[in-house]
Amino acid sequence: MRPKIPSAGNVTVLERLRDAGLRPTRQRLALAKLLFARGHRHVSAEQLFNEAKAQRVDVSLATVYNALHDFTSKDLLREISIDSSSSYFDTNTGDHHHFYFEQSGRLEDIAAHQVSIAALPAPPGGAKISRVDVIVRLKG
Amino acid sequence: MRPKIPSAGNVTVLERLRDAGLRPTRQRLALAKLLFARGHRHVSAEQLFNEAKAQRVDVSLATVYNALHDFTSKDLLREISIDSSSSYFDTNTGDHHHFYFEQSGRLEDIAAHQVSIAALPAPPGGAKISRVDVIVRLKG
DNA sequence: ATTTGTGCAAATCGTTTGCATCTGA
DNA sequence: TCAGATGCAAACGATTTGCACAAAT
Repeated sequence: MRPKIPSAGNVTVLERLRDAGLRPTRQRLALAKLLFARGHRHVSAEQLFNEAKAQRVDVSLATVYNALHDFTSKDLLREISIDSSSSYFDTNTGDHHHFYFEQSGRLEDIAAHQVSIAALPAPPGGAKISRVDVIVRLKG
Repeated sequence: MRPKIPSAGNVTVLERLRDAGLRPTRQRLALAKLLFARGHRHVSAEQLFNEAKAQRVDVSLATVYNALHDFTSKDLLREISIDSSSSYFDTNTGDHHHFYFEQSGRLEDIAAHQVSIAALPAPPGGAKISRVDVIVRLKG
């Protein structure tokens, strides 16, 4: 059920890192594969660290943090702070919003076109909007 | 420019605590006064702690955290996590949203009626919406 | 060769907790 | 009286940092 050419996924990820101006080191490549191999994901540093360990990818937690921040600064990821206890990194960097399951801490994307904000007051002091986040908090 | 009866503010705050089922102790009263005396505010635990110190109100940081959480659980405050580094507590517990000044970390309220969300997808799994937060992040 | 990452362990920061002591009803 | 609060210092968990070593260009 998996592609027969195991390096196919690598090539894309490798190019993505290069294009972003990030050296494709063994660790970054492995982490990027975990992050971008399949559809969009929301991961914490700890989660990614554990996934890496599970796949016997040798990375330190500090390197996971470094990679996540490097990726974020190059717009390969978006950082989300919903719960003050820890940050999530979202592989979907496009315009979209989130459902947040309060009890489990899980996040789910809401496509931008599914939410329409009909009115917004002008930012005070003529400030520019960097982005608008809509978080729909769910009880269940 | 101030009311002539200095205890007037106290009485209200005292009642507010009592009504919420919280013992109006010296510390809670002092903190509540700092929080609710004038219009709506967004404060961090550290900020409130410093204000208290500045006014020679003797409270420990742990008590500030306790009080903030007690107030939050009784709906006198709302907790906001925007920046993973620390939490803010908002004295406005009604339906409203926020401007967030990324550089300064300051928050400003947006009245609920100034934002209209025209469409929202149904929550997955029939979950109930606990609330919808709109955060408008500002560059400047 | 040089620059850029990486690993590790120690440091930091916000927040929470345990427990002995106080205080409000 | 006595349940509920407080203070303090120690414990915590997430994140960061400093520095010697390793790998990429």
